[in-house]
Amino acid sequence: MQHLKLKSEWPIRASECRALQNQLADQVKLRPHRGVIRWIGGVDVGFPGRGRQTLAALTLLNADTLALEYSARAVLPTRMAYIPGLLSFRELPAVLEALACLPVAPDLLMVDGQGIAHPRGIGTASHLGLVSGIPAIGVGKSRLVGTFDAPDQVGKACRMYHNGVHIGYVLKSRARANPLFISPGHGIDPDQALDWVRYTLTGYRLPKPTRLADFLSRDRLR
DNA sequence: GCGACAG
DNA sequence: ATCTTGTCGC
Repeated sequence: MQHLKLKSEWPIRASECRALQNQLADQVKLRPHRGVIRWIGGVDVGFPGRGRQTLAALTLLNADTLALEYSARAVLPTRMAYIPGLLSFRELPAVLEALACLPVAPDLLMVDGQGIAHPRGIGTASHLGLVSGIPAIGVGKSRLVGTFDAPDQVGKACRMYHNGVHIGYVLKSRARANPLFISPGHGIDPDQALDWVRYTLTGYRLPKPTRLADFLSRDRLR
């Protein structure tokens, strides 16, 4: 919808990106989500061709059965280098393109990356939630910011803090695997974010929506 | 100045 | 993230 506008307003300079983040961070809402969720979207982004291309992979699962029903991909030339804290500016253009290709709009997005567990409180999941208007959860595979105690047993989650604020959870989703970093992105609260991730775990380290999107991003979906 | 640092 | 196969361990 707002893509046409996107190209002209999308910042590339690091200083401009940070300035925009500070501005957008105030709009992030973490109030509890209300309403029925029928479709869960999974988002992952790859950078094939030694990073020259940006490939966004999106999966859409039935929230009741967790069956994969739709998927979409979009490839764009990579515009920006990877800079810790500015990942959303590198990934989102392709993600928004893929999102527009889905036949049904997701009611919830699970993103490979952080939500508010970010230096300025606006990681990729928060940024995507804001610009898409869809509730979003960040499911990171490693830490960007935050302090926490390591969860020792499978299924256990420990609260994660940053500057005294509860920003999410560290969840041990599988034995002998590094924990997941769960943080709300936008339109949902920390506990609901954790609940949805737990609900979509199917015996693997990553929740099904993101796991399938990861396969899709590298042509391994089957 | 030094160390940390999503994907 | 990407470049890349088989292999060791739980």
